[in-house]
Amino acid sequence: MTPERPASLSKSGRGPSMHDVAARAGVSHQTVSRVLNDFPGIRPETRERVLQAIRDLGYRRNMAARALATGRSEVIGVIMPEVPHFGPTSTLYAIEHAAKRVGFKPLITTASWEPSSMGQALDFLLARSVDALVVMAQHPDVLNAVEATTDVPVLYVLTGNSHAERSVAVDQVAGTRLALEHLYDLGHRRFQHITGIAGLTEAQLRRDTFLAFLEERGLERLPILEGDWSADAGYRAGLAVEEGVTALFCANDPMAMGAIHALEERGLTVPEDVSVVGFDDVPESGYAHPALTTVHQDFTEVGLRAVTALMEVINGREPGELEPVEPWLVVRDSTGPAPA
Amino acid sequence: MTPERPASLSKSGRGPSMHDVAARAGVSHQTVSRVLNDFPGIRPETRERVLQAIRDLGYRRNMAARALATGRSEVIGVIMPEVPHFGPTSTLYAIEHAAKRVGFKPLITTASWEPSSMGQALDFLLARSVDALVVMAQHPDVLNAVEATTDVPVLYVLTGNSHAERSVAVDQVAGTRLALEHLYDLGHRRFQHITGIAGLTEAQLRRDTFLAFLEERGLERLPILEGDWSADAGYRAGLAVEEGVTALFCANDPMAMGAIHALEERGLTVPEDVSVVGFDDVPESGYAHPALTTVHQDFTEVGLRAVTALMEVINGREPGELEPVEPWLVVRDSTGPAPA
DNA sequence: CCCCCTCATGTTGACGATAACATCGGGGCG
DNA sequence: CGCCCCGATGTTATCGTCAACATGAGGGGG
Repeated sequence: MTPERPASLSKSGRGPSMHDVAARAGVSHQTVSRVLNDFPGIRPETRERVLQAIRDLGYRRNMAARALATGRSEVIGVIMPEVPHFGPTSTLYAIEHAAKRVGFKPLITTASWEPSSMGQALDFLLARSVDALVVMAQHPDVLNAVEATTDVPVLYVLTGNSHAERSVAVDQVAGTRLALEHLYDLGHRRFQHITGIAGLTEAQLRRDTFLAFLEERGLERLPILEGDWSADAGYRAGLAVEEGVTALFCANDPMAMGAIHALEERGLTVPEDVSVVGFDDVPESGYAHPALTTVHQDFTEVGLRAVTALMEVINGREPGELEPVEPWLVVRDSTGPAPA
Repeated sequence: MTPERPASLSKSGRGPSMHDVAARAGVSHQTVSRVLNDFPGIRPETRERVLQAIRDLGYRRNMAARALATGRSEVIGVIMPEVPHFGPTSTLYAIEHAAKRVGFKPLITTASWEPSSMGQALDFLLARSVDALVVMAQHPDVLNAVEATTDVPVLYVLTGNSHAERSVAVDQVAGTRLALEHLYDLGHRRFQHITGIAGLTEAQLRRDTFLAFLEERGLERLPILEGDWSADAGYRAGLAVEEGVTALFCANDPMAMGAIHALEERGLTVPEDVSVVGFDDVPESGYAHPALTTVHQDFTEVGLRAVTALMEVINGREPGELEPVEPWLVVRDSTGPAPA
């Protein structure tokens, strides 16, 4: 029952091959291949003999050889940003889980959005004959860097919607509006915004939407506070929030936490003096002090849709329309009515 | 200069091969191989001609073929827990960065510690002929599941030290003692502990060390509060902290944040009434309320040592002694002198 | 009763690279 | 002047699998 350590193999070192299995089962290697690939028309008895030989020998398929013969590898290449932020990381896990269910695994590589870095990452993954590519396109330039290099199906993720043809993302505009409308409805009229890393698509979309919202409602446009996603930056920005501001929209939760820390150091209370909204709904945000009102992004859904769409393309079908994933607002204690 | 779309290749679909390059450069495919692999004794002029042909054709090596011929893939298999906690995730990024510098990429798969799950993950990775394996061994049973299945070098990570022969980890015992001694030195004598997920090595080590510490100092042993790493669980445990406890040691930062939230709801203040220490030093912990005293774990170093050691083994050298990575204590505002 | 067809299986040739061995001009040396 | 060796390159076999075609034993219909 337990795989015996194969005493002698056809060749040294490399573990048993189909030939070894075939010899042991008294069939041809092609029959072994057919059993392995679930071809119809194998006599049940033969199949059983082959499976037994496989078990006896502890045989494992050599996917390199298979990839060479078929041109497919059952691996999805994933290009990620180099810094472990919440969004990309969550999406990665989601992709892994979704891919696992269809027998694929992600091969990971990180890259900045510079063409040379992206180029290297692409070369590496394509050389491994990945069947598909997920590119976390934090920056619009990425799209140019990838385009037309290959005919492997490519899907962009985290583009914040509407940036590329083939892309899956949480609708950033909708999420930002949820946050801002919530604040507006509470009576707030003086807003400031702490941004994510300048230039990154999602940061840019949240910022643009923020400005558009001010415009639409005829609200005063105070200076934008530049952040970089980190709680540190949020803290520094929090120190720079203007007097009289009652509504602070932060581009992510860690910055919101940093900002709140700074505001309280300045003697302001949240939400009595200033209401703060974050973005992402990280697991801790419900236990921040005060519990954070924030925009929830369903990265699990993003990963799932990405993998589903790629499987469609791999199998030659046209993927359905790629809808943006809808975010929702989680109202907690960091927002309240505007002070009188 | 720019790679032209190859108009006609030797065969359809698959992109140019060494033969195509060789033909274009007017040499044999073996010479191309030698150029690609930096063999000595190629006339500079020939080398240049080959490189030019490669550029012209946009040639990319087929690693599947190379893996088949050489038995090596330049891929490291990584088995991770299924849930995206801070430690494993940080380590993954660290591994990716370290691996990239030596030309390797991680192939990721998640698994629980059940033998069947681990077995599947192993089969998958080994079938891809990974050159080495990093196993995040959150649970002691993992070690049995992996052992002796293969002769691929295996390194265990996050074992909390001393659990396996080949393992890299942050010294959990030392970290726990740093936290507890800090509290003790502040005058605290009534301790409670919120654990991580029961059974996981790191949670177990922190818990065991906590109990050992109480014993050594002759302190009263109050009930252990069972957690699961989540802020939620920390909150629930925080509600259950006994009256009169002044020192709360939490097995990670999110639980510490949850617990503080609960304590404050109960009208207790941190650190005046209760001092709280976390574990991990997640980037937000400096901006929690109050800023969290916590044990810093250097996962970057863990990843680096893991990859370095694996490269040694892959290249046939014996890796040096694997020292545990030393954690350090970051003292912030959530701890203070014991109340009188 | 023979032919043809089908099911179950075997045989041969890619796939794209590396490795081991073969070749082919020179140049140094006896 | 011929031999040997070496540096530069070409030729052939091999890795483990899949795909396409070949084979061969039965079974049904004319």
